[in-house]
Amino acid sequence: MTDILKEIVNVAIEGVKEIYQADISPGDLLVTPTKKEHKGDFTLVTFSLAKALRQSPPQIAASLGEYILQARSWVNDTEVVQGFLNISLSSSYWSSVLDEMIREPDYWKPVHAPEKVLVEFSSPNTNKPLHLGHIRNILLGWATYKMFVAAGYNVNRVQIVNDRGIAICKSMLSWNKFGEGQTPESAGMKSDHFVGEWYVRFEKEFSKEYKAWQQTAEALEIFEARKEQELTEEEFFKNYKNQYFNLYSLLGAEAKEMLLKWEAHDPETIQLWKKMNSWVYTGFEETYKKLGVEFDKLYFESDTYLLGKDIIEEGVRRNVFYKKDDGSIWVDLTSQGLDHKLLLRKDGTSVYMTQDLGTAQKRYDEFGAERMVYVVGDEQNYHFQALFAMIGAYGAPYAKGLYHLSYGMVDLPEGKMKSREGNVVDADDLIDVVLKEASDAASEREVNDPDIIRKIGMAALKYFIVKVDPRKRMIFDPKASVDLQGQTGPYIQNAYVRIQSILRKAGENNSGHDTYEPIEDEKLLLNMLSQCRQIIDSAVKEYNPALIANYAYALAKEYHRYYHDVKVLHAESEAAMSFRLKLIRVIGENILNTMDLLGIEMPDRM
RNA sequence: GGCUCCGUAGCUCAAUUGGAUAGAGCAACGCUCUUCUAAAGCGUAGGUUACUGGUUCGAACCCAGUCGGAGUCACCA
Repeated sequence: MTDILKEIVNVAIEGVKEIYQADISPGDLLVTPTKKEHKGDFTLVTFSLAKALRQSPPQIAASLGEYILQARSWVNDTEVVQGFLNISLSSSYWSSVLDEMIREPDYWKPVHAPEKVLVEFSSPNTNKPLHLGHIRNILLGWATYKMFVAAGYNVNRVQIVNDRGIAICKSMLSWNKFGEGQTPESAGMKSDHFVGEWYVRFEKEFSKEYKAWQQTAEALEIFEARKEQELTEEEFFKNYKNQYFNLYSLLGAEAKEMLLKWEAHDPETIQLWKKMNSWVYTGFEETYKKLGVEFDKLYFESDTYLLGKDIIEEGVRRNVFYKKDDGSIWVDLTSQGLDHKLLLRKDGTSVYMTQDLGTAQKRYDEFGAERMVYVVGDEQNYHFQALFAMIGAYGAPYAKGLYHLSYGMVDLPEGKMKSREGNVVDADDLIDVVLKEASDAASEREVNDPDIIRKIGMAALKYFIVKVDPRKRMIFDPKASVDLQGQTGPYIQNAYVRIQSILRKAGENNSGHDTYEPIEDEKLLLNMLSQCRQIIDSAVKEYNPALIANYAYALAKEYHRYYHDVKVLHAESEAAMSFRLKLIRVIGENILNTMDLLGIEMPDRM
């Protein structure tokens, strides 16, 4: 497929040489799609040439326009508006674009070397079910995977499951103490929610214990001794919670003891841990299935948390890392504007950095990935900066291919999600709500195929999240997310459905080889389609699926308008009908393909 | 407080990376179904792009400052 933007740049360079005897490089020129209010398909911006050519932008535009019109048969017309040269391409050019798209079904895919890429996403803790934040993470990870595959990369999906540590011990302890042998089955609950309940129960019991403690003489003594700042008693104890957990709490002591037992491989503890985690995994699996995602490999923190120590030893030997007098090991990242970072505690135990270092190496060994993408929230920006800097300092061969796909938190209209305040939006609940909404709307239209309803509901939810630039913090309004009208997933699905409906009625209608002169709307649609490859390329390069979401919407919107204005099956001529059938088929496939990159499915009717 | 990021219509988001008169959707108000599916289309209204200055042919975007918000600054993840 010819790259028309490049062609325009080429002919412009040629023209400059011819008219001004001057050499310019492609970088000096900007070609963009023409704004809707002006006539033309592409616009050449000439301001940047004025200085070098010693002429005013409008003059340059005028003479270049004349040259281009002469030099290329596919240019139909040019028009100068200030320093902008608007170029209209010929009808036959646009017809040939359509033919090419049919001949080359991959016209929309950017082409990259088949580099190996690893995408890590989801990566939940195993003490409670997935929530809204995970959904954003998962959708971003999935879309990244899909678009990298489309661009020709060889991609593997992984997650690291945080299956050990104090959090899961809290759930375990709580179930042990209060659970009375209940199981998800006996409680009639989805199994990850069941485990989450025990975590919540722990926090409740702990709060009770903490409140009671605050009345004791011991607590008041501590408060009096430490209130150097002007904190109220309430504020003080709010801040003191963690220290209380570690120093005084009975429940805290029990949870920590359980963690120690776990680390000592105590059989009973391990058995309990396995049981509760298996409940969680069964539940996660269900949720992933509903979201339509899967993974190639799971890493478990319980397997990897001891990794990285040999790398650190090696680093110390090579003077990349250093040992303090107390035996702890550090890295100095001040040369890169960062801090000193701890890598190994003085007692020789790992911190997260240690583990991440080891895991990266392990993945490189196992997959040989030249690029590793970590989909992780932006509260960990600093951590990843440090991690990558460290791996760079260490000189690992995969250092330059590391990327943190950082995304903003998801807020609710009433503010931040806080598990403490119990306003966390649960993933399964959310899915149920959108499906219910889709079902209600569908029944009004006498649609009751559950598979169609599922596709519509999930499209609404997914599109609502994935259309936002990942880097930006976003507000998730549950009411707006179930909307089926306007800039939504179902709106785009509807464009697709309308196309399928026409194609079904048309049957095998491939006659009409007469030449047909496409109208403006059709040129515009073809222009949009031909930009698809560029858009996806940008999405890949910027790790930004929202670009694809916005593209698909713009295309669907344009199509809806076209659908309203132009008849396909009752076209004015055979040639027109044949052309339009081809056009809408390509549009439908394009919508299907681009939305698939976002994990959004298309129904055939709705 | 140090560092990082953000601030665009009442609300949720765009803006082809410095280009034309800053665009969509929602909400509001009108209009269009005997039509290839109205989950649609058309129109009206809504803006000093937080503020001030600077850079230049040209700034929401770059620079400086101010104000407001978020994140982070753990031997947490």
